[in-house]
Amino acid sequence: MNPKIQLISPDGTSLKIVPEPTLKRLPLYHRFLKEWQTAGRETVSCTDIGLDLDLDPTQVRKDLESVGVVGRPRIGYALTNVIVELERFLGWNNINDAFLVGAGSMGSALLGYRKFEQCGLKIVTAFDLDPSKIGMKIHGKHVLPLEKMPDLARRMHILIGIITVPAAEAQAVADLMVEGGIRAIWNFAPIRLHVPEHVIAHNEDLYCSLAALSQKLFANLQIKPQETSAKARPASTAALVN
Amino acid sequence: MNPKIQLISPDGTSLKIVPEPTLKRLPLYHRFLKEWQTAGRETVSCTDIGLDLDLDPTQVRKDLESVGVVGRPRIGYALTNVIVELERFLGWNNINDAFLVGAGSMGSALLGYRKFEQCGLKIVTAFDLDPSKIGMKIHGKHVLPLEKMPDLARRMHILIGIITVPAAEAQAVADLMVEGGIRAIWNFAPIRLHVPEHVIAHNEDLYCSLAALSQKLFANLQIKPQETSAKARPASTAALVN
DNA sequence: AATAAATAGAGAAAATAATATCGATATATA
DNA sequence: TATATATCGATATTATTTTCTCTATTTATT
Repeated sequence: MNPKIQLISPDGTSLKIVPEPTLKRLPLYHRFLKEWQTAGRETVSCTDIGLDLDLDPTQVRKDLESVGVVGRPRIGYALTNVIVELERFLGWNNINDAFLVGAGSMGSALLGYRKFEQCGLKIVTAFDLDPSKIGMKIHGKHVLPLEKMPDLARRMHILIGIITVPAAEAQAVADLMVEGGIRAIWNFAPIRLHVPEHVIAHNEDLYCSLAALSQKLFANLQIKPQETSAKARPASTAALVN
Repeated sequence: MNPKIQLISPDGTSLKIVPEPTLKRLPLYHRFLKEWQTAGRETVSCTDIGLDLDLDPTQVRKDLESVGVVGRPRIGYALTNVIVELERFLGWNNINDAFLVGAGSMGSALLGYRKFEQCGLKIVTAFDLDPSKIGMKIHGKHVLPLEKMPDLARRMHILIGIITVPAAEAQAVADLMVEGGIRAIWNFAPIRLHVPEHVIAHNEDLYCSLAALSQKLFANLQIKPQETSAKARPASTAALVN
């Protein structure tokens, strides 16, 4: 319903509208630039980025414009400058603490993603209903009983909640999170959450993703049935952003 | 690059262009309709669906039109009919076997997702490089050595590969998959894969998703700082599709 | 039987996003 | 120094997706 979002940098200064597709591409740029930095490069052009990420250079330029970096004709952008600005823009400097509910397999997997912390997300504690899980430590994080979550969230000023429980329990958990003052929910359960307007619900719905994948597969199978050229880097148009 | 995809139903008959956003909404409809079916309903209107999923009824109607179902004015759609057509359209009747590479925590989590099979995806075997994992059974599925994967994939006519290895190894795994004749890769590693044109690469990039989430959170925090009305079902505009 | 209300269906319009074009500029090269 | 070239920056164009509008239809109601 609201594909563009009102964007305010975490520092509170720049107030801009950035399309969501752009937003989802920015981490790709960041990752690529970090690679180039490691490789010793000091400048980068939109063409370079577009070539590696299989994106139109013009689109890359527009995205970077949203971030506010400027480049120089014939030269490109100063690598470190873009990286710094991207991190600032994405709010990766100031870490957000988060609670995770559902210490199952998906929950455990996310608890192990150490790189989240480099992206401004620190999962501080996990919660679960299952008594057998409570008291465990998963990837160094405690598993506490779910009923303690809302109160703790409020006292610790937690703003981000991650839901990795079965679909049947997800809405109840979301309600608890809202009760605890959580403002953004990253939902991995295959269900559409209902949340108040002041709360963000971001759904990571693998089944929807799968549907897109299999349809693309079928389409592709019919279009190019026997094209088995093992060309390594053909700038594939099949690789879409999400 | 190619936001619309050429769509051919798994049965090979209907040849249609369906927007990807539509495609990603269809499983939501399916899920909701199954619920209503369980609840004993026999018909459903676009308004009903839109209300629950927080989508515009017109959009729902257009999406259903893509699937090819017809409704009756004043009545709506025949529930079972829509469900059947959705499943046919999404290819959930004919199961695709898939290989998963990377028996880490995310891989294990996916191996445990039993509902994938109801959506046409059956993960038949897992592969890993780590000798300590080889021979294990995870959620009932064998873990085999990675080097056997390409040959097995070719012999078993596997079309779908799932990558849950660390970023550094993902491209190599993808290359092996392509070698094994795999035509669609569901990639959970935070890296953009390079694949030949005849192969689909579908990236499930949690870091990109996270970036969108945190930006939305910041924007939302600034816009409605203190709005703590605990209204339960306010048809939140914050819940976006993906 | 007539009327009202809800809803599909079709097409137009608006919003959104991606791509193309062109001029300006800075560097490298002849 | 002059010229060619790569690249940014800005604008325009195109494509895509969503939303709106209006009509026709079907059932319920009076």
